[in-house]
Amino acid sequence: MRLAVYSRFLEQLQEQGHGTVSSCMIARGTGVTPAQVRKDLAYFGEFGTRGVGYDVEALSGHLKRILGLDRKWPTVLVGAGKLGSALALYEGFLTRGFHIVGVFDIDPDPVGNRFGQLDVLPMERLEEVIQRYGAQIGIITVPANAAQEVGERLVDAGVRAILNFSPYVLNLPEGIIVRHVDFTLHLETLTFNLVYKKEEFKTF
Amino acid sequence: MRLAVYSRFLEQLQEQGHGTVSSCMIARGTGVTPAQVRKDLAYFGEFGTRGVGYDVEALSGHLKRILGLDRKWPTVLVGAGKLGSALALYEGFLTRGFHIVGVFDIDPDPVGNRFGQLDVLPMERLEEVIQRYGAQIGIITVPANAAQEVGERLVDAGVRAILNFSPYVLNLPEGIIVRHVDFTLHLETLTFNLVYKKEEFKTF
DNA sequence: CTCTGTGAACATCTTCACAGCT
DNA sequence: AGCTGTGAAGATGTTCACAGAG
Repeated sequence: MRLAVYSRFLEQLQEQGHGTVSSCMIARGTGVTPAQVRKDLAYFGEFGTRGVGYDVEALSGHLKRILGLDRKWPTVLVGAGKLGSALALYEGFLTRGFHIVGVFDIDPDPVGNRFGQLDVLPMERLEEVIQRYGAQIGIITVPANAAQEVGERLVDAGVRAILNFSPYVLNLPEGIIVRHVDFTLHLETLTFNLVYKKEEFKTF
Repeated sequence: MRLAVYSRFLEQLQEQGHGTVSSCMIARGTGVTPAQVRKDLAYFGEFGTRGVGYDVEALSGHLKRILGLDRKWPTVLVGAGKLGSALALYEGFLTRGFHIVGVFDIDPDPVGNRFGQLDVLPMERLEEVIQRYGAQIGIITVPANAAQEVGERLVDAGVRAILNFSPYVLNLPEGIIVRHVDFTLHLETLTFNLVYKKEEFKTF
């Protein structure tokens, strides 16, 4: 996760024309400690030069290769509701190499709608599209009760990594990489911290 | 975070009419180990009975109180774009006690649009609404370049916890609780794992 | 016999502090 | 002097394994 944050920060620096950067600067810009930054980067090789710092462009390139962002990732999105459409139209994905090659929905209502350059396709065509584009990444934005079935179909069709926005904990085979993004869960960590802030637990 | 996951799982069990539940069941349903579940719960008190398990209803209540979900949380949302509107209309927030009391946008275009029962309000009224409802939670769904300013205004007006969906690392005073939800960052951890899966690092 | 609660062992993550390069 | 890379120390998080309650 931190590598991805560094990567984005480096891109910012590149745009601003910085030539080199120190671990302290990266630390301040990303909210971690300088030692942490150095440890993280050193784990993958010696990218810096002592006494000077890191070359912004070189380091940015290294990070992108490490994160797998030096290639295009065909991605499918299932669930064309409000959230699905927001994600399908989000330019941030494209600029980082994530190409949405298909948006799917069971509900025939949004099918046929155009999201940017994409049609919403019926679920029947899911497997076909995944295989045609070799999509390894799937994004799930369907309601909780449909999430497990969608996850299984994605995996069976060849998807190996899933970003799950539904409020349901997916149960998928070992080896499939799943990240669960659940908004209410995040809000609940906020309220937890608000409640325990002034009380006995100073840890939080 | 895990507490929030347990809490939701417990609610599912309650709906299905289960009377008691063991740490093993919770573990299977939430993707953690049984020992972890017990440690987590025991940290806040002795909620179970040995040889039997946990009373579903009692434990669910305890978790909600621990997470601060036994009260209503007035919440403001800034940024009425695609994502903002998806979140404003998300019923999942309401059922867990998060009441969105105001949706705001600089762009006069969506101002006046109705999101469910809510009007989109101009930014000028931000402070007024926060203070009127005593909102302590803010959700940011504005572009990166506006995020920092919005964050500062929220904090100045009394907000103490922020859920940030913009691709920008907020820099706010100590004591303000910030959770950063960045979709591309999550996707990048997926690609990182995809790339390093078959290679030298067996850790991932 | 089942299942919780928990100290002790283990593993992982983070910070410190300094050697070594520029 | 300035800054990286890194072993050692410290902190935190997780699992084990078993005592004890029902």
